Amino acid sequence: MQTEFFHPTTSAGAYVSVILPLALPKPYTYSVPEELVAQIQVGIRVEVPFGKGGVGGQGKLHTALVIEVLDEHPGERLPKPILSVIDEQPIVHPVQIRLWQWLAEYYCCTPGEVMHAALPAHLKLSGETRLTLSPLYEHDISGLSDKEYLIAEALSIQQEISIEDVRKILNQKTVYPVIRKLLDKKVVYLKEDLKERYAPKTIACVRLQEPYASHPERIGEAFDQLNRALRQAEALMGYIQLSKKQEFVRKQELYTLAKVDGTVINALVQKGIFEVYEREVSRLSGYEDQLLEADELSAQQVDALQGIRDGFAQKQVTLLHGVTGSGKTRIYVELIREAIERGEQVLYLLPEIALTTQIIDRLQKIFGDKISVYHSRLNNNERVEMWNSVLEGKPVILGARSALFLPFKQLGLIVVDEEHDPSYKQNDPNPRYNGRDTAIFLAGLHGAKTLLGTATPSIESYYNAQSGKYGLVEMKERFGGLEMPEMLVADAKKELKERKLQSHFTTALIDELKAALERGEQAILFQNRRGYAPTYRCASCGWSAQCTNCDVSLTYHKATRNLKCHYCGYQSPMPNSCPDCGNRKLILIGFGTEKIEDELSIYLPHAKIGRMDLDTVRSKNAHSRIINDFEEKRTEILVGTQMVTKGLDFENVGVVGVLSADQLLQFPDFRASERAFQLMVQVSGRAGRKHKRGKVLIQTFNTGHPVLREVLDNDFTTFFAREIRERHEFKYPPFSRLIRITLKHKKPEVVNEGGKQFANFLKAELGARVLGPAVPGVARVRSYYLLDVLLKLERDSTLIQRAKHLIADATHHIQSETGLSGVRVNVDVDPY
DNA sequence: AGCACGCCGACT
DNA sequence: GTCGGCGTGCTC
Repeated sequence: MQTEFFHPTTSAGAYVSVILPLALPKPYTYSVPEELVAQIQVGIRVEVPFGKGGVGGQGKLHTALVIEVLDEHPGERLPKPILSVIDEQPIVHPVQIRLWQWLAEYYCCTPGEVMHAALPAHLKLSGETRLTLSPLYEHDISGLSDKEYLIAEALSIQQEISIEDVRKILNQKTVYPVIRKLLDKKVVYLKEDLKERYAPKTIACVRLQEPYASHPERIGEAFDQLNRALRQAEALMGYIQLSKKQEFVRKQELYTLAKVDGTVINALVQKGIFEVYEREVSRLSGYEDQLLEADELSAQQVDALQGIRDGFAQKQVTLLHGVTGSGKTRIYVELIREAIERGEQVLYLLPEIALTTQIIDRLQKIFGDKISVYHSRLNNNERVEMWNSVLEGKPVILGARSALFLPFKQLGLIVVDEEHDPSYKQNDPNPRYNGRDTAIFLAGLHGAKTLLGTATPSIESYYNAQSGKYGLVEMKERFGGLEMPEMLVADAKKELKERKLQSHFTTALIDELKAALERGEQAILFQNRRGYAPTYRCASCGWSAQCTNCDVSLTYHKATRNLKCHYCGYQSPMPNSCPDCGNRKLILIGFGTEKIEDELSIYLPHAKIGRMDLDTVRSKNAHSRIINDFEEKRTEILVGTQMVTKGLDFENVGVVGVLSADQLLQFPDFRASERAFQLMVQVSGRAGRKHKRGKVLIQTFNTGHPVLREVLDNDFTTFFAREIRERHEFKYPPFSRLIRITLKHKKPEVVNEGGKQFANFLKAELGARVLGPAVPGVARVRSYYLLDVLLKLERDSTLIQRAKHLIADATHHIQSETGLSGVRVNVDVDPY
């Protein structure tokens, strides 16, 4: 027992319990100097010294969040004092802290890891954070205090200094308040971590060239030039009409008004009449266009809306199951508007890649600057601005799952659109949370309602709806009486036998594509694998290129003539001959989007083909460019991965092709059928909008597969009934809960031993509920050998609680074993 | 997550 | 003889 040498001063509120944004198991206690006590509140940030290092080894600077104000400290040891109080007002509400605590417990991670995920980088400054001088600062020293001036001077000499340097320059411990003032005065900026600056959003606009711009009276001369070009004259007329009532004319607006396209505008540019320029628009400041009224509700939508209201009257969550094109967004708009009128905030969640300009524009046109968008491409300054705007009560946030962490005060409704989407689950860094489930919990904390929307409900959600836990509203018809697409299957096996199969394409598919192009329609081809070919193999000895860090074969990318690992990004040049036997005959096995794009041009030499997958959208703005090209019909066939199934509405798509249903169906996972069904139905939904019935063609070697039949019949009910029976029989979710623990180590022996002991420790109490250890499908990633232990638990909260404690115990157990302490343990609750 | 302390291999 | 590898343990 350690004795205290000093009695703690016991004035009220003299200690605080804080969370640091690090993977630490518990909160830490600091003392509060008397002069700061009055400023302390739960939810404000304080500057604390932590760990070794820093000036004089007194601990490195960190930003910590106060989660509790204490009268006494727990006793064993005298706390260090906090250095300063950063905020005047809480930046995190008590509900937020409760959410963090729930997340940490539910998903088996530390509160610090949740804090790290929740707060924008610039709200958690540390000693290493670097400062730069703002370009706007022009050595105007008026209004700067001595200390502020000192920092500004140091920065004009050195360009970049760390907060720790500031501490040295000022020769004082507390520097955050000074830095905060400098930030507020926009004298300094926080340096962005390598990440490129978010490109300002621009829109293409049209204006007149000289002399017409300054001499509108001479516009007649321009019209004279166009007496034989009717379309161009119309475009000019349209421009004049638009420019009368607005400051600038968007190219897009002109297209719609004058019913012209890019070629007409280009001709006018050539003739020296028009000029096209990019106009920057701010994302955060007010919306500049006129707001639009939403369309009339259809009878079906009116009913659904009423159904949702009724559902909400009794239940906290309602599932809206509406076929693609039934107009779910229109219903969200109505509910959002009602919530705003009640003075509540609304969170509209979408999977990251479904956050396309299409949906953003649509909602901005209706809600104007009442809505803000929060997604991964914002830079840190923009994230902080958004954080503050939510604190100030911004009514509507449209965002990806990380938007759940924004400091909502009065949340009245959360819409989880595309509820079934697997990317709601965060898989890699902790917290490994599911955005949909977290949304439901968060709504509960606020007493708010959650609306889950989708055309293809997840098995879990539909089960909850059927069993009465959630309300259920269905919309079975497309909006405006549009017919569901015609679903066809192309029998690849039969064509192969009859020697009609052309590479990866059935004649049926090629014929449909040709016909569509002849009709002036567009097509989308879905292939759930990127790259050129997943394997590259020696024809004589069977050698294939493997990643040096991961246990997977390298994918050949033709564009770069490279072999690439899709797990770690490792790249190597393509060998000319087999490194094992020297044989020069190396063959490509399988196919990805790149190969489809490539080979399609052989069978359809005149088609304009585009490709959308991770490789083509990675570079800045590429995503919107590809979508734009397709919208503007600069491409006729779009080949893509899952990306093409999300958030896109095109009006002219006559044919959708699924290149290999088998690849989807053969996935070795209990969710394979569910995923396959969802993907195929979602991609089908891209077919045939506006006026025309579309066609969907699914290629397969196994036409008899039950899931395929259900997709073709668009029969969710049968699919669900069959799937839920299987889940029940094999005790999979929703009839059980899964926790997957992954052990990692650089040496296979070590991870094997760790896995054995870990599983045995759990088996002692949980018995047959513990499965494994088993080598996962990809046995090695980034030079770490992996081993999985899976827990399949009955839906009993006491048992689950117990299991989570046991996992923590087992982790300590193996890590206290000599030689095993280097084993990394990842826990994934409800893995997807 | 950092960072220091500490114990074993290839360099002046 | 030392520099440095990363295994281990701690941070109010």
